[in-house]
Amino acid sequence: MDITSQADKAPILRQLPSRLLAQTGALAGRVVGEALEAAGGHRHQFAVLATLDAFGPSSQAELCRRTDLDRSDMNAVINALEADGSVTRAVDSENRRRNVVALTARGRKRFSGLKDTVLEAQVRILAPLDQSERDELIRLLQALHDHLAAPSARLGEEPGSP
Amino acid sequence: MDITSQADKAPILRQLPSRLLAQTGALAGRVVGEALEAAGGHRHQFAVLATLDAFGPSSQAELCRRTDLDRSDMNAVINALEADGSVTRAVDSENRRRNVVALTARGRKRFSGLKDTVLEAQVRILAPLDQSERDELIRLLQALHDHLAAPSARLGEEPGSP
DNA sequence: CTAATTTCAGTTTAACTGATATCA
DNA sequence: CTGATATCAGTTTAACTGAAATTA
Repeated sequence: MDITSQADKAPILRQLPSRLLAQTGALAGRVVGEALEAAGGHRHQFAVLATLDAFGPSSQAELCRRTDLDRSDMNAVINALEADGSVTRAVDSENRRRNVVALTARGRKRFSGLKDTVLEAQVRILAPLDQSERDELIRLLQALHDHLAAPSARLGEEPGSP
Repeated sequence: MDITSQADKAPILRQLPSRLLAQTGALAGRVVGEALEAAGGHRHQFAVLATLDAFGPSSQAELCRRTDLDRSDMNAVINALEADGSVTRAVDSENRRRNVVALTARGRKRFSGLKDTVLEAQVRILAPLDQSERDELIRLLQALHDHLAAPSARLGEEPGSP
């Protein structure tokens, strides 16, 4: 009797949505994080590469908004991606406050490799669910995420009041 | 156009289960954390109080196993709960390595108040889902959590091999 | 001797803050 | 002047690690 089973948890904790979300999210994040680390990458890098791949060259501030990364961490991430040749960083000639960050051919290859790593990790994470359950989970999580990411949803506010 | 909407996210990120889980979990955890803080509590305290309420007096090590808290953090949590009179801590006369941690009447009241706080936060978190969706979400998250909490699930292992 | 438990002291990492410089 | 952007330096917090002391 070494491994802690779920029957050892207080029912209220075992059923509490916020706790299930937070703990399952942490576990899933760790699976992906370890897979990315084994591939020499990082989840922030992956988010930035995916965003550049989807939207093309972008300023750092735009990448912050599209990845939810902090401006300060974004700077460090771009430093690392620039150092390994995955992106270029150049002052935007149309608005000299901005840097234009763009994928290189090497960056595209890097994204492709990390994407395989990340998708393979999803398969392991989702192993206990069938396809319709996976689709439903994604749908429910998107609804919750959109709700919680909206600034008005996180306080005890009445909906409708501006 | 100030608020970042989900349409600004790269589709692969927006649909990635691990990322949805991790981000939604972090957001939900923050809602509960802020509600508990406003009530003068903490999510670790809540987990320990709930476990004592469900299982009765327990050693710290047993509480660690039942809450997934680290032994070191558990010690700090019990220090705080003992200091405010919510629990008693006494050496176990049957096994003097152990402390017996037990709820006081004050601790039971404290748990009841924090439970109201936490349940009220769940209502806000789950607002966009109807009851059957909430039930389904809990079911799917429990399945994933049990899977990911099992030591064998987190590597690329074949199932069945010991 | 090995193993479980509690405790303390410390590390590591992620998330975040504040200040500064530059430019629209 | 205000506001957006990038950068740097630093704080805070959570999660974790290692070692010691005690007892089974």
